[in-house]
Parts: sequence; C-alpha cells; structure tokens
Amino acid sequence: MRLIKRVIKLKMSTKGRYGLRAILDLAIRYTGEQIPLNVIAQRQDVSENYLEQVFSILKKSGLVISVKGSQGGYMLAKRPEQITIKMVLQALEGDISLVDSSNTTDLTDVQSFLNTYLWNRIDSEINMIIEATTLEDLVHEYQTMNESDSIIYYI
Amino acid sequence: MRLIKRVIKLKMSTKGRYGLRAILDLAIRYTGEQIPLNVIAQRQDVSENYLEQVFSILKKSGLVISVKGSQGGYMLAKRPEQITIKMVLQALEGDISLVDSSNTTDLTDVQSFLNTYLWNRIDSEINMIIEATTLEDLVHEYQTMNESDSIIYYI
DNA sequence: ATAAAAACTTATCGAAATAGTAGGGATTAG
DNA sequence: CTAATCCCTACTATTTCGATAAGTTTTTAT
Repeated sequence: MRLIKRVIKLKMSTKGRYGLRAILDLAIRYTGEQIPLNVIAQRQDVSENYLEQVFSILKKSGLVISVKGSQGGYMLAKRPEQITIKMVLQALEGDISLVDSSNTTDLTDVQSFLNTYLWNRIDSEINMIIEATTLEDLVHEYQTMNESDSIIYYI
Repeated sequence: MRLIKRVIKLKMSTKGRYGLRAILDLAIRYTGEQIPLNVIAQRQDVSENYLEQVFSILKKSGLVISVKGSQGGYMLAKRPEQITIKMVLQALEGDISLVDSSNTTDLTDVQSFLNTYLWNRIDSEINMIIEATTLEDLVHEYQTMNESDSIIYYI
C-alpha cells in the first residue's frame, strides 16, 4: 500500500568506526611499510576476522593497498593528506545523508520543506567537517594531544 | 569475549521523521484546537496506526496533549516557540549522539581521540542547529516558502 | 441511552541490518 | 616447505524497523 522507507542514515556502525580507527592507526604509523592486520586489530581492540571484512571494503575503495603473503599487510594507498574522513565513511557506511535522494516525488509539502530547511542543512554542516578533515589533520591533532599529555607529567 | 557495541545513533528512523512532520503539521495549524490523528495521518501520508505509536511517545514526553472521545484529537502541549527540534528528536530517537557515553573506560587512545576531535565536534554542530530551531521557526520558514511559491504563479 | 469517533494499548510479524564467527583458499617471504 | 598473511564466502544470532491488527476505553453528539 505504502512505500517502505527505511532508516535514513547518518548512523555510525562499527564498520565506520572500526574502519576509521584502523585507517587512522595506519596513518599515525605511516612509513611506506605495510602493517599486518592482526597488529592493527590488537592495537585497536577489534576482531581480526571482522576487520578483514572492513579492509576488504577499504581496499576496493582504493584507500588502502595490500601486500599478500608472509610479512604482508596493509598500507595507505595515498598520503594521509589526500584521504578525507568523508572518503573513509562513504566507503564504509555508504551514502551519508539525512535526505533520501532516491525519493523526490510524492512528498508532502512539509516533507520537502523539512528536507530543504532542516535535513539538508544538517547534512551540509557535517559534510563541511568531514570533507575538510584529512587523516593528516587527525594525525597532527592526535600527536599534539599526546605531547600535551606527557607535559603534564613533567610539571 | 568482547563487548558488543551496537550502532551509535545519529540515524533518523521513520519514528523521528514521521513524528517531526506530524508535530510540525500541528504547529502549522496551531489554533488551540485539537486535531484528530487520522487527519494528520492523511495529510502527512503516514499509517494512522503507526502514527498512534509515535504520538504515544510524544505525549509521554509532554510535547503534545490529547483529548479523548469523539471530536477529540491532539494538540501541542506548549507554544511552538517553546518546542525545539531537539526535544522532538530526543523523544522519538533517544539519545542522538555519535559518541557512546555509556562506555568511557577501556578505550584505545585513537578511540578517545576520535571521540573528542571528530564525533563530539560533529555532535555539537548538529546540536547547535536542533537546539536553536523551534517549531515556530520552522512554521515561519514554511510559510515564507509557500508565499514565495505562489508569487511565481502571478509573475 | 446509544452510537460513533477518537484516543489508547498490546501483540505479532516479516524484512533488513548488525556484528560478528568460522573456516578454508591463495600467495609469498624466508 | 612452511608459516604468515591476505582473501573470500557462508552462516548465524540478535536487534531494529516499520508496520498491521485488533481490541479497549473514553467522550461527544444525537
């Protein structure tokens, strides 16, 4: 009778969260050397098997490359400043948007009004942040945070 | 072995979307008179039975009041300027936050870093919008939009 | 007094998504 | 050769979602 419209995403499942943690882990240790997944899984306290599925997606999206075989592992496919948070989240969570772009007809006025004046507005705020932030930005902030943490011990 | 952590919400299910549409519908026709649910359900193209469940929540949250019996219906419990989008969404979707506030221990550094520098930042952007926007604001914008629409026909 | 309208409540349900687990296959360094 | 590692697919338990359905209660209108 009525179209079934499911949840409009801007949720963050473990895929997105684990994946971002893992790829940031790679960025923090960015040396041009591959890192095996079990190391990342341990460091980030995530099931290795599950992380494999996540990295399968990241690889297909061209964000990481893999080296097979013994001593193999994963590394970033690009430099940290070339990978935005948005790229990572889009790969892992799909379309991140509070507006269902597939359904633009047969909306009530209130519905299309809310799309325009509320959901799209929120969407663009979020997009501003995640498009502007690269892995390098996060690495910098992460290192600054850790430095200021250790200063505390020396006071 | 490991804690099961489910999706961190900032998703918008039909509950939140239908509910906001419906309560905005009430705000647009805010007269101090109750409106029966089947009218709202028709106008907003939503299952009446389902909307009943949504309004049950809105009522428990003190956002609408009901008048039972024939000629009964629902109306806003407060004036439109006293109801923010956040109140509505929080009632219907629960805690809207990209950070799992129940779990603050045993986080990896990267995890707590991301909570602080990314997820919380996005959360506050969203909160700024939805806390600052009231139903009255939306009603105003809605009416302005519809006025400018009809001008087009007269050109 | 009765009938209709409406709020209210609860149970049930199928589909989809989630968060894994499990296990085997392919590839490569040493 | 073998161990390490990527890679792939199938399975599963649980939860959530979006309803539907069917009643019960309350009140107004006639």
